Amino acid sequence: MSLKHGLLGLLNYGSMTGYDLKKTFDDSLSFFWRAKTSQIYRELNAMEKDGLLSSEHVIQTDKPNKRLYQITDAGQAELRRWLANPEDDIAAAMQPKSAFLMRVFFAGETSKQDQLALLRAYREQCVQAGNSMDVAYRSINEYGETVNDQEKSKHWGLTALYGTIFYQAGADWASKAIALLEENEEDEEE
Amino acid sequence: MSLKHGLLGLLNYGSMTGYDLKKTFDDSLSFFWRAKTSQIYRELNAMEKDGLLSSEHVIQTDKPNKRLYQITDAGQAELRRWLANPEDDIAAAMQPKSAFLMRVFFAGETSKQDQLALLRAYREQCVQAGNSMDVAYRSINEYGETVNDQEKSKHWGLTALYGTIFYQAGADWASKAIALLEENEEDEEE
DNA sequence: GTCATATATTCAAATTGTTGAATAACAAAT
DNA sequence: ATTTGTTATTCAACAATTTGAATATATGAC
Repeated sequence: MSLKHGLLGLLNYGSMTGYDLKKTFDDSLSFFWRAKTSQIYRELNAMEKDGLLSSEHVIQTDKPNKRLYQITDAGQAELRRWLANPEDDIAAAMQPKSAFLMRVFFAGETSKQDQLALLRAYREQCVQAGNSMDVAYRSINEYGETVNDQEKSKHWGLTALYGTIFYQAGADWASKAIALLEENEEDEEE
Repeated sequence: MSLKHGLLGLLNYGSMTGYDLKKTFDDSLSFFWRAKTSQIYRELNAMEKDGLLSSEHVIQTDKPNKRLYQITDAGQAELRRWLANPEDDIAAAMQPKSAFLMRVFFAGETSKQDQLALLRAYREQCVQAGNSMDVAYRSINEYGETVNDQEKSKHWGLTALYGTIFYQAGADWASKAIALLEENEEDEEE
């Protein structure tokens, strides 16, 4: 249900259209959450029906008309209620779901070359993702310095820091795993 | 779709019932994948219809009767096909979905105490999960030594090693995040 | 004898997420 | 004029997952 609360969180900063929200998700939250356009519009509809949002039709001459959403009192209450009850999400964070690790688990059914290729590809992707996260991290910090909402940008920075550490850990794990597999390559061939 | 391939992977080791599969998931794959009983039985049905599995009704006197599933040639082919195409799952592994990080992102709306409580709870859970993963890791390795399927148990061990590293990284991140928040507690009060 | 536990399976409803196409207004450039 | 890009939204079908209850047989303990 976190798409709902992500939308509430963003609309709590200020009114936006579905289109704006989609872009903000892509720009700022995409490291840990992604949503399709169609999903966002569907959710906004449901949330307005539930009284968490209200909307007004804004007529524009230079661009297509749009529907501007704003958070209601009920929406702010729901946002606060959600923020006050993090237990389940912390517990869920301990239980990742990873098709990649399922592949590792069953990789004994593939050739040694394929096993190593799997781990090397993973490591390479981690390194790449880590590099782009560093860029994001710096731009968030710069933004927080120029604009004066350091309080908010601090938390945005923490999520980016999580990314850097997460990818670094992934790359480290892959390196160890590769070393462990190569260790035994001496004894048993293929 | 990885539930399907998890089931194929386990049935490739030997025939099992839905009940056995559920237990094996809980015992061995639960760090990175969990499935409800109802989901497993439904999937087994669909897979048999698709010709990936066959089943026989086994009559028991000491226990309730059961349906024993075995993988077909088509099922083994599908398992190999899946193992040979890991690209999408590697890419997906770079894109975690985390309601917890969404909370961190919006934690600026909560009090300093709540922000710190969130991070401390997360860190504590990481430490606990890490400890239980170490236990799992040791038991997998012991199992691989007594039984002679070191090749399989090696990959199982790699997923457990991922767990240890993942939780350690989570705890490290939380410590850094807490330090960063406490840093500024001196200047701005509450 | 009944209560807890392990074994074993099924069903229904709701939620959530994905895929992909379709539509449409306007701007800017060629 | 026509294409390309940005802004802006909607719909339909499907796939995956969760929730939770319900059912049933057998064993062993008290």
